[in-house]
Amino acid sequence: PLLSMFRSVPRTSSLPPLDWPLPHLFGQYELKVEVHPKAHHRAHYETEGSRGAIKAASGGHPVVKLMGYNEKPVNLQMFIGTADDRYLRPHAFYQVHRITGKTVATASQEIIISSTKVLEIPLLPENNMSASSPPYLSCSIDCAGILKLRNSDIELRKGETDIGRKNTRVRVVFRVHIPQPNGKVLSLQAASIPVECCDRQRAECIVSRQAQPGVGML
DNA sequence: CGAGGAAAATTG
DNA sequence: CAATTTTCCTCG
Repeated sequence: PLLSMFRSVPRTSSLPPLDWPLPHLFGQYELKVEVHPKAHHRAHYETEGSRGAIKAASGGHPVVKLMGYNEKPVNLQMFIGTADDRYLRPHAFYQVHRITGKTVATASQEIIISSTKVLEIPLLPENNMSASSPPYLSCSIDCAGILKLRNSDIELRKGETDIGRKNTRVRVVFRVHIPQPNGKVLSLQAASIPVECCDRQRAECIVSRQAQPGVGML
């Protein structure tokens, strides 16, 4: 019954735009974020080096899971999206950044889709070959960092309506494109919990701050 | 190398 | 002038 909610997605050649609202569940397939990233992740600036991969609250790395599928390899896409009100779109102020090769157990490649950096990670069945009854593929995302772009830089861009100020929340968005036997491609999308990238430290921690000592000194 | 904290600069 | 952002420096 619920399946018919979504019309058939995709064509074979072109994938849906990044700002398309896609279902996370379609028929037997379900894409879900098994382990969510930390609610706070400090992004690094271009002027800084890499600050490392996104981590999960548990100390490990975020994990995505594709349920109901165990057939051929599929590409998992990942990008940084907005966390605010409206529906998901690529974030103008944050981009994914591939982490310097270290203990990255995940093969990945960066691609650019309409000025948004997207990480493509192959999901191989062999990776988690649990040929058991419940078929699924899961992948630990240990190769993705977040790059913060200067607000001023982005706001200079024409056509960009969003302002960077006070807009520091992002979501990690995952997509899979499952090739169907009928020649169609099924696209699923799942987003993580919102991640605060800026230090609200000053604002949130000083809630208990007392009244101002005095005004007008200086 | 990566993370955290803090200082300095900029913008509203 | 204060709020935020961005850069730097220090520490693990």
